[in-house]
Amino acid sequence: MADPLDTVFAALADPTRRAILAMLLEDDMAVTDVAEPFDMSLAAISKHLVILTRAGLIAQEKRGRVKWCKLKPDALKSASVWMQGFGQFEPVHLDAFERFLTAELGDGIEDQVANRP
Amino acid sequence: MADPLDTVFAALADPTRRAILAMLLEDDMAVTDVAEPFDMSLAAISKHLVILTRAGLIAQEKRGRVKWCKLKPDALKSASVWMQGFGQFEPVHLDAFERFLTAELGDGIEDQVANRP
DNA sequence: GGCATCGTCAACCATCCGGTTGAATATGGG
DNA sequence: CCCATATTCAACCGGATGGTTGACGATGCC
Repeated sequence: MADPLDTVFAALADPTRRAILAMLLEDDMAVTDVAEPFDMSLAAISKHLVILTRAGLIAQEKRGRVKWCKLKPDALKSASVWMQGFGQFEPVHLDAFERFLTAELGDGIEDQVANRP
Repeated sequence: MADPLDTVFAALADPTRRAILAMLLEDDMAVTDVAEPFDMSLAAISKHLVILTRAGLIAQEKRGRVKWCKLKPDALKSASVWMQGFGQFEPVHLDAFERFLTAELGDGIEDQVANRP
């Protein structure tokens, strides 16, 4: 499993791990707190966190006796860049493009993007 | 494995399957032709194609005795939408956006996208 | 020091995954 | 009709995955 895309996508393939990432989006958390909402042993969560760490999606830093987990969303970049190669074929992305352009560049551009003269 | 995100990300986690998707980006292909560049049995490729199909990433249509494989990049939408939740941390894909718009809409739009008056 | 808390390690288990091989099932061509 | 081609099916195998439990090492608090 050499390619980092392998580990990133594999890490994202598990719903528990995606839920953990979503939680960490809110705030950094200690391992015990991450585990709390799940109906699963602490050891299991600990393993999931190792997988997320190896994928580069989170970082763990031990401060005192508690280990803090922190999102590292940069790792998603390689994955999204790869997926982007297929994006040119999704007309659907146009919506996101429009929203992006609207947000980034202000009003007035949408009509041109939507090809509405 | 109920969540479609599970199957999509799991499908993307394998390098052989990603390579297949990249090949299909060029053109639709028959199963045998998909298998040709890989050092792997035809049956193995056939299984990979089943996984990609179940994930909704490709469609297979049998015409005559040959089964054609065709990319269905829409399935990537759910995945990219999910990832987009984390995307606020990625300084976005302006380059690809520009290329997309250039290709789709012809000349003249780039300056506006690049915010060059 | 002594104890509770935080987290991991180790062993184990069931299941899934990616691959193989060989037989089986279309379908098309001469 | 017979044969070659295209693809899948079925059984099997080794290794990874996701979970459990219980013991263990650190760390902080009284």
